[in-house]
Amino acid sequence: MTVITRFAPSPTGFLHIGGARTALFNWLFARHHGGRFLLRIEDTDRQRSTTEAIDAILDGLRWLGLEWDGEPVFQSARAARHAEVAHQLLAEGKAYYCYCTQEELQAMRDEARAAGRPVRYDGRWRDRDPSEAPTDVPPVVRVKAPQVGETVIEDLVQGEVRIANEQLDDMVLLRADGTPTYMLSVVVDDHDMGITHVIRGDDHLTNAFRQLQLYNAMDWTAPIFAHIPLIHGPDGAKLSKRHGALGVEAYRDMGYLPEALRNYLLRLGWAHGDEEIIDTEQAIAWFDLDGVGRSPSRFDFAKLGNLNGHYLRAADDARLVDLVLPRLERRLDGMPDAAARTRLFLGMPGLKARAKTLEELADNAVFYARSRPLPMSEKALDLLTPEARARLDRLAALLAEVEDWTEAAVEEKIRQLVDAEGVKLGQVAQPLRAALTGSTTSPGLFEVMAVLGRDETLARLGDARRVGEARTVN
RNA sequence: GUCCCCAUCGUCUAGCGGUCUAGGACAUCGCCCUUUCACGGCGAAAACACGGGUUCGAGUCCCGUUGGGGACGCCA
Repeated sequence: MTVITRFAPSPTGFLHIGGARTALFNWLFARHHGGRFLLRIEDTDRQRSTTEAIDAILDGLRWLGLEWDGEPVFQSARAARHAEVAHQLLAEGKAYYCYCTQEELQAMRDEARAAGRPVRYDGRWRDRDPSEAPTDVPPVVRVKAPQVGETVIEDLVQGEVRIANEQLDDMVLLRADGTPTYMLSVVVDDHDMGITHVIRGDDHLTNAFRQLQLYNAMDWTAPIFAHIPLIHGPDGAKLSKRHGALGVEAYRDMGYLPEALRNYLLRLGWAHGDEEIIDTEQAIAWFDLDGVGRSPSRFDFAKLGNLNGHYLRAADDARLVDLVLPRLERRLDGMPDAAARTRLFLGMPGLKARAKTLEELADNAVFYARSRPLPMSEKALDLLTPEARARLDRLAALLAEVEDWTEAAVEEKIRQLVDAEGVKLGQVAQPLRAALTGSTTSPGLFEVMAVLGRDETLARLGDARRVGEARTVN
């Protein structure tokens, strides 16, 4: 049997982080078993569904690298088929028309709650004679659900879960306007699409019982269910926009790499022994539902940041230059020129070791892309004392002698100066760093100098002397 | 209110009756490395919610309590 999974978001917003994990698990499960991963847009609530949301979800999945097989299925396009199934059930006496008004239903619920009974539809039209039907109320179609016994689900994550049928009521299949409800649509679509495994959030667990009853009514084989626990916010409450329930594009904008987010999301609720760093290929090889836990987890930016740092360090330098360029453009007047791009590429090894996100990477990289004279931070300015500037002048004279400008060559000159003046390396290095980067922290200086090249290095040293003088005067 | 699910360090988790004086990772705190900041290395502190059972033996099985979460729509 070929495994067929699906991700079925409703396009009422962006692809949030919980949905992204559900998609990831479905994708991994399908890939692991050599099956297919389908996408279905549940847009039957046309008031709330928007094309922007659909695009956001598709873009989010693509960015995360979760490519689906075939064309996405739009649920709204299948309304006729859903209605057809409802009518078949009606014809077979497995469903019936219900003429309750909204007010009547509300009163029913209020009463049940007040009396401490389960809040359910009481089935008052289930066996009523059609001749009693009012003519001024458009009816809905309800399924005749079993009233005694129990419904049991063998869930691949939750295990065996059972519920007494009296807890379930006769759910609506077709609304008064003839459109299908979600419960009907999912079942018909999952069946028609040949879905073998339904992997989704455990907020759907109770829905699964009702859906199973529908499968039974239609005499269809139900898919295997796997309800994965939800992701909570740092405070343990349901994930809200305030703490992490952002769209995946927000994570992209914050500077996280898709492979890092995949790894992080994978480890949220799933484990393979003590493994932490799991690339996608390895994830496909290892992923299965028996590794999924049953308790909800909390979203932790610190751990995501750590993982992102790891993947940043492992990333290709040219790719990182491409990713960081638009972020630099926002920090500068315009797009960095060719010379700056070359520096970024050459300086990337030192840069990427010091960043947890692309945003940080961009912050740390601006000094390579800026045109002279560099703006100086307060702390950097503090380092450019008259004494330090004098020393930088002597250093500049030494450096000017260097013919073959390499890391080793500039290091030799600096050490030579340090020895000659009997100072610590730091006493030269920190003012030098301030002069070359405008900051007090940066990648290793010899590397920075090699990347900047001889002319730029000497020019920046000259700039720093002037800036320092101007400041001393004030 | 009714039903369902969950419960190991602050967080993510390993653990599938004895090898657990409970392991790893992130975060935290020391030390080392060091031209700054990171990275890296070494080390420390930190958990089986509680109460009953079952068993020779329970973090692991059962029941209850407490605490979280979810579902109860002509939303999806």
